[in-house]
Amino acid sequence: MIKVFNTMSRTKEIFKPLKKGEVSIYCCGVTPYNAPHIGNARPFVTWDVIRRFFKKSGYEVRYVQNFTDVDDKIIKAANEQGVTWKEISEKNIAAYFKSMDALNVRHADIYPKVSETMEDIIKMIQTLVDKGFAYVLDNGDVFYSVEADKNYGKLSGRKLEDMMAGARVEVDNRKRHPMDFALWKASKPGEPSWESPFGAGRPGWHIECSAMSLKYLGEKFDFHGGGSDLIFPHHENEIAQSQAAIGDENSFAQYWLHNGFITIGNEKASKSDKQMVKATKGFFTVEEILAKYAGEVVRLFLLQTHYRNPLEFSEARIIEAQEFFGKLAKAYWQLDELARKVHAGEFIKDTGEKNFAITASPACGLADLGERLLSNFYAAMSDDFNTALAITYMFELAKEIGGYYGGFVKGEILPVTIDGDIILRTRDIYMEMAEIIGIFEQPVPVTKAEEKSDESALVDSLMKIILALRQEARAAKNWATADKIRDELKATGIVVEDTPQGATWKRA
RNA sequence: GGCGACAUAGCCAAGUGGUAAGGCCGAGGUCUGCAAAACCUCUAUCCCCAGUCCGAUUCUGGGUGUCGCCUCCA
Repeated sequence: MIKVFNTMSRTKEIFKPLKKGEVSIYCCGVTPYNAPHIGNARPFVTWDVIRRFFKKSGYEVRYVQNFTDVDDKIIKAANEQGVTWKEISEKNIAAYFKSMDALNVRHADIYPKVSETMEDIIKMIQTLVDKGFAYVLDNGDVFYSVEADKNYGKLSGRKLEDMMAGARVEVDNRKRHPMDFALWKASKPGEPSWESPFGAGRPGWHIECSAMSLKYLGEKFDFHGGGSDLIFPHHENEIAQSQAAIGDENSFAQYWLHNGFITIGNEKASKSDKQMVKATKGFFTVEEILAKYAGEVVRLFLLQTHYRNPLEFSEARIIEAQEFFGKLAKAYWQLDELARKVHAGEFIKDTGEKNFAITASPACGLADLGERLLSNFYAAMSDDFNTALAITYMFELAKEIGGYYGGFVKGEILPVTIDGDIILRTRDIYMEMAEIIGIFEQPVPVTKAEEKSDESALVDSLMKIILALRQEARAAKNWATADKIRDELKATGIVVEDTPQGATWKRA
């Protein structure tokens, strides 16, 4: 049973798919007028996890995410830079993919674009005009009439009269009602335009998502998502248009999920806020952050808070996430090493028969805990996709693995007592969690020196010589020399740690 | 002016009608030549007031505060 918080009802509801075993999702994508910033990334990472979870839970998932590639801001950027709107959108769509790929966001099944859905958009506007929900002005502008729609405002809980008083509503005398919004904008000089029954022009904001979701997911689909700033007016207007055009107030999305904002300095991260972009000093777009921190670390940072809560972004937080990630990575390597030994036949493999040694094996505890934590993990994810909680279960398993591995290395756990099947099962559980969270898909950073496969052979052999010399000094109790070597290596960014198994080193 | 969300330890963050997970930091300890790492232990009556209840941090009402939306915004 999966529960989700539906913005429409403002309560957690039990999810019932429209079609058994299938989930259809529409998530509002970006308007590619510049590179995505950290706030943009949140909904896509969130939905990526949701999709992974549904898939692991046995659902067939169909996920559609649009690009609003015809838009005022894109046209403005094109005119300013002296290039075409197409060049601007293509450049930023490429930037979007580059950033999202680094964050392990799997691609959507379909990425519709406004410029490629024009026929459907025009058809929908025509339907709205025909049904009396929209009106065409002399100049070719088409507006949606909110007064013609008795259900208008049901998602955001607003009444037309309430929004009037004190609101910053633009006054446009040509509109029948101030809240009416544009479905079609008549063409102006210097702007791209498409032919339509209302004259040359281009779509207004909102309509594209209605047309695209209808085209690719049908009249009814399960989820619609995006940032909570889209609740009004964007999603409200989408509902109005779609249900009016389809003629069924139960059509369109069944569940509305909205993620909270990323804040910086306790204010919503926004690229329209020049002050904020400036204050973050080149640490604002996903690309800028990725220059310094691994994508999987940024991803983990985003998922350590529940998606509906606000999330304060700062470098200190990213560093915390990085350390957390390091600990998870450590268990990954420990399991990897134990698994290799299992395959090399170093432990007991056959658990089929009653075996006293196996029953008494410390690995049995690991097995029970693993199954329990996996079950907890799924329970957390099933409760409105609580990644923050789920991740702590993965962390708990990582700690247990560390303890077990430590016992093995120290010789407290004898190889003959280790049940190889349990090791492999634990590894499967751990990786199953990782797969849903979406980490360990890129080269996992190693935490032990001897496993640093990416270090050059030269550095390795030099370090071997240096540490051997230092060991000689230590054997002679020449602490001054030993410490000097360690201190000077540290100054160059290499950390030496003495362990019972000898000295190890790693880059700081 | 309208609508909405949130308020949990120094910081971050889950959660429940029966006295609150986890992480970071800090303190103490084990280990160590020292250090690091690792491990162990310790650190909150859940914004305020009233109500419902045997019992509320969790429900209801009021208040205060913060943030967001009502213009573009993930």
